[in-house]
Amino acid sequence: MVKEALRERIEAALRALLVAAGDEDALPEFAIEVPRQKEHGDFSCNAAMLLAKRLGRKPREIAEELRERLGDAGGLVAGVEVAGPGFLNVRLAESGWQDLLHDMIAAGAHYGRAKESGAPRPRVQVEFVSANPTGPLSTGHGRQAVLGDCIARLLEATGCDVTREYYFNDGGRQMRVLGDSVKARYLEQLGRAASPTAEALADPEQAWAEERDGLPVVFPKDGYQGDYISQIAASLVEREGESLVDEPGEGRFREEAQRVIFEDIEGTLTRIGIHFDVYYNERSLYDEGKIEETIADLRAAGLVYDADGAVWLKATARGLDRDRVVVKSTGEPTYLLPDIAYHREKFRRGFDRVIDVQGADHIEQFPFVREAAAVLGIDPGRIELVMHQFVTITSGGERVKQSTRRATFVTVDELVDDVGADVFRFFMIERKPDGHLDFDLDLAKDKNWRKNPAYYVQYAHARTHGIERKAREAGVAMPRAHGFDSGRLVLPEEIELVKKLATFPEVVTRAAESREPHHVAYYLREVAGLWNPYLQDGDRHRVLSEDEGLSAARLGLALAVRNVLASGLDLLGVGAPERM
RNA sequence: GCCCCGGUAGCUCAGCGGAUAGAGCAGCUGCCUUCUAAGCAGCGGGUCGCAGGUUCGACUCCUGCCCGGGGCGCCA
Repeated sequence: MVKEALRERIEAALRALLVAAGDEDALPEFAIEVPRQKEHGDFSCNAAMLLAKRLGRKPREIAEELRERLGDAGGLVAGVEVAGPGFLNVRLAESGWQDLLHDMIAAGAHYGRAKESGAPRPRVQVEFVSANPTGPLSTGHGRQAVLGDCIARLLEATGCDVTREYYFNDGGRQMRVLGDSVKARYLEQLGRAASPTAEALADPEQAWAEERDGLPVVFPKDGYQGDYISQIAASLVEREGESLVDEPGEGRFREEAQRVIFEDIEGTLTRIGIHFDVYYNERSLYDEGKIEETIADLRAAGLVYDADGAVWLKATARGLDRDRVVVKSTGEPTYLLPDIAYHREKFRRGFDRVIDVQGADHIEQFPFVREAAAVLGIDPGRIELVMHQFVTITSGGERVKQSTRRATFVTVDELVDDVGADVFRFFMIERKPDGHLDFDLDLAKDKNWRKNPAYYVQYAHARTHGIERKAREAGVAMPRAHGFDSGRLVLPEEIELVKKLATFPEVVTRAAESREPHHVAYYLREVAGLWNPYLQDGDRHRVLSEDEGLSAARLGLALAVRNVLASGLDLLGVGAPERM
C-alpha cells in the first residue's frame, strides 16, 4: 500500500522528466525495492540507470532531476538521496509507518488478502496428491498434499475461486496386482499357500511358481508387501472365512483393498487439514465415452498414427523429442490418453486455469499432455505444472532408508504421530518446491520453541494472547484499531517490526503468483524473529507499563503482529494457538 | 546418450538483474535471570560448483562443462 503510493509518485515524476526531454515513449519498467542495507533508506529505485542510455545522460544526473521533481511526494517522503551508480534512495516519514499500523489492525483478517470486488473470480483447479489407492500416503505424497493445499489457500487469498481435486484410477494393472497381493496373504493365512521367502520378495525377477513345504507360492511378481495388505486379508478371513478361496484377486479382494486403503488415505488427509472438493475417477472417462472421443479428435487433427499394432501420439510434430503410445496393441489405452481426455474435461467444466502439482518422477508426462491439449483447442498457457522434488528423512544425522517395493517407506501417518499435524505441515512447506526436502525428524520432534521453527512462529503468536491475558488481569483493555497513539512507537525495533508487517501483502502476492508457499513460511520466521526477541528483552520495553499511552501503543503493535502471524499461519494451514 | 531439478557459511537452507550475499542451528566472547519454557548482545566463518557470454551492473539471465538426485516403457 505504501509502495504503490510511492510508485505512483515516482511514475508521475518520471513522466514529467521524459516529457521535458521530448521523449514520448513508454516509461521503463523500473523497480522499487527494499534495500538490504538500512542506510540505503526504506525503498530504492533504479529508474535513472535504466534511462541513462536512452537519454544519453549520466544516471546520477537523471536521478538528481528525478529527486527534484519528486519533492516530498505529498508528505509521504521524508528524504530522497541519489546514491551509488544512480539509485534513488527514499526514506519514508516515520508517521507513514505508524499510520499504517492502524490500517493493518482495522483490516483484520483481510489484511494482505484480496478485497471483495464483486467482479467474477477466476476459477482455478488445483489437482494434487492423486495417488492411486494401493497403499498409505508416503512422505512424497505428504509434501505434495501440503504444497497443493497451500497453493490453493494462497490462490483463495488472492481472489480466486479454487477447486481442490484428486484424480485416481481404481482399475488397471496396478489394482489387479493389489487384489492378487491381498488374495495371496488371504490364502497364506488359511494355510492354503506358502509365504514367499525374503530373498524372493526382494527380487521381483525371481520366479513365483515355486513350492515350499508342499504348498504353492502364489504371491504376485511386484506384489505389494506392506503389513497393511496382511491386515486387509486378515479382516477378510475373519468376516468371510474360506468362502473367498475361489474368488479372483481382482474381484472382492481388490474392492476390499481399495475401500480400506482409500478410507485410510482420506483419514490421513483429514488429519493434516486437507479436504478435496472433487475426487475424479479415471474410469468415468471411459464410461462417458471421453476416451473414444479424444482419440477420434486427435486422429482427426492428424496427431496420431498407427504403427506396430499400436496407436501413437505424434509428439515430434509438436516439437517433442519422441512419439508416445496412447493405445497399446492390446487395445488398452496407456495412462497418457485418459490424462489428455481428463485435461480437456477440466476446461469443459469451466476452469479458467488448471494447476497440476506433481512429483519429479512424473513430469516427463506433462509436455505430452500439454501439446495434445493444445491440438484439441486448449490454450496451453492455461495449464500449469508445479513440480516438486522428493523428501528424505534425517534422524540422528543419518538418512532414514526408504524403499517402496519392500514397503519400508515412512508414511505420513507415522510422521504425524511423531510430530503432529502443525509441525508436519510447516516442515513440508518450508522449502521451495523444486529443491529436495530434508525432513529433520529430530528437529521436528524437538518441543523447544526456540529450536523448532514451527513452534517458534506459533509461540510468537501465542505470546500476543499471553500479553492480552496479562493486560485483562491488570484491567487494561485492548485498544481499538484507531484507538491509540502509534506515534509512541519510536524505538528502532518497533519501527522495524511495523516495516516488516507492512510487507506482508507483497509476500502473499509473490508466494501466490510464483506458487511458492515457502516464502510465507520464511516471512513468518522473520516476523517471529523480531517479535520474540522484542518480548524477551522486556527490560528495555515492556508492553505493559505504568505509561498508559505507551502500553496502548504497544498493545496495538501486538495486535498487528498477531494479525499477520495468524493470517500467515492460516495460509500454511498451520494452527495459531492462543497458548502453548 | 537425452531431458528435468539442485549445487550459496561446518550443517539445513533463503536470496524478485542492483549497492558491502543473508537466516536458523553449530562454534567463540561477554552480559543477563525473563510479560511462558536460557535468553540478550557481539564475533568468526564464503573462489555463491567451474569457465565463458549478455549487461552500466550477474548468486540471479544465456551457453558449455563438473558433481548430486530424478526421469527417459505398448507402467501409473
